[in-house]
Amino acid sequence: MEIKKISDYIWEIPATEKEGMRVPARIYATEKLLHEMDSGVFEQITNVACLPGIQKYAYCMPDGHQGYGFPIGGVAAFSKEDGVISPGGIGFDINCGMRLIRTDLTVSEVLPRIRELVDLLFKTVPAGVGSKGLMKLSVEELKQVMIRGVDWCIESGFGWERDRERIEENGRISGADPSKVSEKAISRGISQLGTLGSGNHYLEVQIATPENIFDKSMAKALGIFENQAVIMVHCGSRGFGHQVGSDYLRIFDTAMKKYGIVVRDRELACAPFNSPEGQDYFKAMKCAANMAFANRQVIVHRLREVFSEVFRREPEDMGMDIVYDVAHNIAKIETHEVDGVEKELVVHRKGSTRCFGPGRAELPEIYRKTGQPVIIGGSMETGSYLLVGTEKAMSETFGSTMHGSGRTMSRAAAKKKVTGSEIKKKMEEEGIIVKSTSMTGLAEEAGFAYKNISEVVDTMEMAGVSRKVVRLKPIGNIKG
DNA sequence: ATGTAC
Repeated sequence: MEIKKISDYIWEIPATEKEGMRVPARIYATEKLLHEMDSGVFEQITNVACLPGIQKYAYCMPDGHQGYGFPIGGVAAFSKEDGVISPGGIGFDINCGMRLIRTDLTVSEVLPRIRELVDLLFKTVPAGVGSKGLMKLSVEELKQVMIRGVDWCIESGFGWERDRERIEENGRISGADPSKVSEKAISRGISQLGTLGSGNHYLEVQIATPENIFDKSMAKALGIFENQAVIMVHCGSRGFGHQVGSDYLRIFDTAMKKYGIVVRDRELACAPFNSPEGQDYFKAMKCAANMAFANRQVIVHRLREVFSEVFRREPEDMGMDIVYDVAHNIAKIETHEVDGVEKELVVHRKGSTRCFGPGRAELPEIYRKTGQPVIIGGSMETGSYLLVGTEKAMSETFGSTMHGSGRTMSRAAAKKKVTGSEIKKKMEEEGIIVKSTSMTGLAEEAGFAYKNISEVVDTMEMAGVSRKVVRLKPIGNIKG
């Protein structure tokens, strides 16, 4: 496939490269990262470029790797009038996302208690495949979670009023309709609120060491200081969102025949955004997105309780505010400029993060000047990043950047190279206390199975799309 | 990612 170099960090596959491409594909990567990408990424991103109503470019971020239909690390915006919505462009784990909590605690206060913290967090936050929460919700309550997300949590005692504005969409996307969610999804979701899940989902205690703060004044504006302890939560909508995705993939299979949509890969199943099927999926997707925001909210409430127990102080007195909460797998209606005209678009981000620049109306007052905080999860061994969005992101990538490191190795390949207990031992030697429900899961998530997070983050920094604020080093990890 | 298959 012909790949044109646009700059040191942007590569383009022309629309002439494949029959049916409506727009070119653009890949953000260094030459090294580009060469490391699997060929499936190029096949998939050019398939996405063929979908009806796609605008400007089909994008792949530097953490891109092959996924279901669309690459993970993909961004695609479709016309609201004559474009489509596709579950493959959002991901099975709807609103899988990342939340960062700050504290007033320093490394010297937290380090002596880290084993105690990790043990208690592990006991308090259910993790692993099929994990069930400690809450008993009625169907009516789960429907309230679907409609009202974090608002339901705060009213039910799981959080603070001021948490709301520090979450994308205030933790509640309007237009969610539980009547569009199957009984099966409800029965799977009913016991899953407040649970971490498995795979790459985790809860991590991290440190902002002085050498890792890249922009001191920006860090201060986001509530970050030298040698501070912070907590990162990575999880999504569990089996609930997964079921919503599966249900609508089947519905879209027949809907495509009805609307005469032909796709290059069955995994690209989609429906016109304005069709009844497309609208139903969007309403169900919002239910799962609100459930995921609520899931992270309940987990954060629990971890505030754990910190309170260990440090014998109220969470408010330890400054345990949310820095921000971002969605990594979602579609949203957003206004962006296309060919000099403001248009409402259906922006699909799958393994990609919104990174709006300063001034956007969607940002809360506290971040209107800084730009949107962006939380990037690395592998459990190598650390994570807090970034901010830029003006350039708005004109270049529909206000989007990467979401994490991206895998370089399959789970099966990682398990062949190392055992879970070897990884656990190695991490302890590196100063990271880890506790997991699954030893094979630990092996699958080994740092070497992922791209170098700094290289990925630097790519988007050099491209001018997102700016580094701080790198966060893990000291304790709870993994599903 | 996922009651790792209907």
